[in-house]
Amino acid sequence: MSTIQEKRHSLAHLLAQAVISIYPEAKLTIGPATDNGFYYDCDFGAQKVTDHDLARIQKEMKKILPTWDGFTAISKTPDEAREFFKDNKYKLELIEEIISRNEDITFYQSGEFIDLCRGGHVEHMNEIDPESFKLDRVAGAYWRGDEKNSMLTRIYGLAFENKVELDEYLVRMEQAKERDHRKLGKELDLFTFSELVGPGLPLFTPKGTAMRKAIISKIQQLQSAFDYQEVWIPHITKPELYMKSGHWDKFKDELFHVKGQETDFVMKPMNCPHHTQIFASKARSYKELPVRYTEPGVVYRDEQSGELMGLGRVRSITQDDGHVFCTPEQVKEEIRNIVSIIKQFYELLGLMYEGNYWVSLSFSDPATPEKYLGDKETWAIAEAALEEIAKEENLPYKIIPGEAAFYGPKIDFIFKDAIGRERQLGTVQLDFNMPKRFELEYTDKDGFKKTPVMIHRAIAGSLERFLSIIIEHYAGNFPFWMAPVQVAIIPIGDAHLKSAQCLHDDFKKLDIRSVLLDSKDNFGKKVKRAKDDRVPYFVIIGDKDIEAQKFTLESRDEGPLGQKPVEEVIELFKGLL
RNA sequence: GCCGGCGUGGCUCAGUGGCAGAGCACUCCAUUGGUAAUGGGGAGGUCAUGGGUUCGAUUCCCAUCGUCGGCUCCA
Repeated sequence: MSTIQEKRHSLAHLLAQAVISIYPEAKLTIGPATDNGFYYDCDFGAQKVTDHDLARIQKEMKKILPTWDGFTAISKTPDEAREFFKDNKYKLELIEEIISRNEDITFYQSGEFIDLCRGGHVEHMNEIDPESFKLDRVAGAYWRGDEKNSMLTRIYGLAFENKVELDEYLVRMEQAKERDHRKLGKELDLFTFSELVGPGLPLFTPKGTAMRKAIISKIQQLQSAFDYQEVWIPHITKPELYMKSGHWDKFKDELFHVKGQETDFVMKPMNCPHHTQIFASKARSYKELPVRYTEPGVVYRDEQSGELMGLGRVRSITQDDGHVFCTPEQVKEEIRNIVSIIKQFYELLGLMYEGNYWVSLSFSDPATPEKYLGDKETWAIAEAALEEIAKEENLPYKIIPGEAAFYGPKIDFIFKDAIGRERQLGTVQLDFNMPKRFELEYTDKDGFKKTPVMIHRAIAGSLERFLSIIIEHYAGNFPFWMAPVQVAIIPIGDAHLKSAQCLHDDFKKLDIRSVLLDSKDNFGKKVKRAKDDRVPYFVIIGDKDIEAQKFTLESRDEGPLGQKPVEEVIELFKGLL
C-alpha cells in the first residue's frame, strides 16, 4: 500500500499530463506533494490559465487516470535527458544540477507520459480514489522561488485517501472561514480600514482598543515582577540613527521617508536604536544594570502591497517591545526571565501546551556571512548561550539556520493557530552588535569601561498580528480579562432601568467593561445581542430580581448561574480580571 | 512588487445592455417584555474610481484603486 505522499506526488504527474493534453505548448517544471495535496508549476507562455479552467483540467485528469497503471523507471544518460527536454529550459536546468551532483538521471513513465523525476509514486494508479482529489486554485509562483526569475502558473490540488477525508478537509476550511479575524473583526466591531487612510493601516474601534489595552496591561502585569521601566520615543528620526545601527543598508527601501523643511526624516521601523540613545544619555555603572526599557511602541514599515492581510500583516505595527541592557554575566538570567513571561502569558491563553508550540533557535547561516553584523566568534558565543538556555528551560527547540536577525540570534516561540498553521509570536533576541555600533558602555567594578549586551524581546510580538491569531483562536469568545465587553446588563422593562444603571455604574468604578442594553428592544432581542456579541457574562434585572435584591447571572460558557447578590457577582468578576 | 480571482446601501447577498432589489442594522410610531430576531412606516446606493464601445453601460472592454488566494519579503 502506498503512502498518501506517494499518491499526492503521483497525482502531480497526472495533473501534468492533463495540462499537456489541453495545453500542448505548456512547459512543465516541478510538481511535488504538499501536506494537503500537490501542485505543478507550469509555464503557459502567453496563455492565461485561471480558476475557471480548473474544472476542465480536472475532468481531463479523471479521464486519463483509468488508462494509467503504474510508474516505470527509465534511466537516461545526460545526453539522452538533454535531448528529451531540449525545448524545456526549466527541466534542462534541473538536469544540469543533477549531473553536477553526480546523481543518476531518472525518468518515470506512466501511460504515454514521461517526466524527469526522482521517484516516490504509487505502485498502481488504481490505489487512487478518483473522488479523493480536487483541483483547488491557480496561483503565481516564481521559478525556484526566486523573484528575479520568471513567474510560473502553479496549479494546486487537494488530495486525501478518500472522498470522506477530502470532504472533511473542505468542511474544516469552511469552519476556519467562520472564525477568520477579518470577518469577526467586522461582526464584533473591533477594527476597520479606510480607503482614505490607506492599506495596511488598521483603525481600532472603542471595542478593539479596549482589547488592545487589556492585552498590553496583562503583559505589563506579568513583566512587573522584573522591574521594567516604561519609556517613550518619537515616531520619526534622522536617517543617521539607522545608518549607525546598520538597519539602513538592509531596510532603507522599506522605510517611510518624511520630508521636513530643512531635514529629512524616516518613520521608525523598530524601537531599538531609539532606546539605545536613552541608555546612552548618561554614564552608566555596573550597579544599575540590567536596565530594562519597555514600550508598547508603534512602528511603520512600507510592506509590499501584496503582503498585506487583515491585521496579520500591516504597515503600522504595535510592538510590545522591550530592551534589556546588561552585563555578559547577566544575560542568562535575563533571558530566563523573559522566557518565563512568555510562558506565563501563553499558558494563560491556552496556547502553551506540548505539541501546540515549538521554539525556533533562529541562528545565522554560515553560508551567507554577509547578511550578519559582527564577527563569527561573537555569534558563536551568542548562539551557544541561547541553546544552553533552551536546554535548561526544557524548551522543545529546533535550530533553524538563516533565521537570525542581522544583529543576533533569536529564540522564537511558534504556536499553532486555530487551523493548525504555525505562527511566530514571542521572541527573545540576543545582540552583541548594536551596543558596539552605538558605543554603549558602562563602568564595571574594575573601573574599566565595558560594552553592555542588549536583549530585544517581545511577548505578543506585533499586537495586530497577535490579535488576528487570538481572535481566530477564541473564535471571538474571548476570556473575561480580554473581552471588549465583559458584561451585558439586560433590564427586562423600563421599571428596572434605574437598578440596571446603578449596577452599570458600579462596574464602571471597578473598571469592568459593561454595556447597558437599555434600548426599546424586547427581552429576547437583548439576549440575542448579548449572545451575538459573545459577551462572557450577562446580568438580567427584572421584578423577580429586584424583589429578591439579587441579579440573574448567565455565563456565555457555562450557561445560567441563577440569582446572585451583587457582592457575589463583583467578587466573581474581580477574580477573573 | 509579481500571477490569478473578486468589488451592488453600514453588513450579508440577489439582479440586469433599457426606472436599482431583499434581509439585517439605522430611524420613527405602536408594543412593557424572564433567555437567540414584536408589528407597521421611513430614510439610505454616481452599482469602487476614471476612460472607452453603444442610441443607451451597474452590466461589455481597458486602466487605476481596494480586497482575496498564492509567490517573494519580513528588523
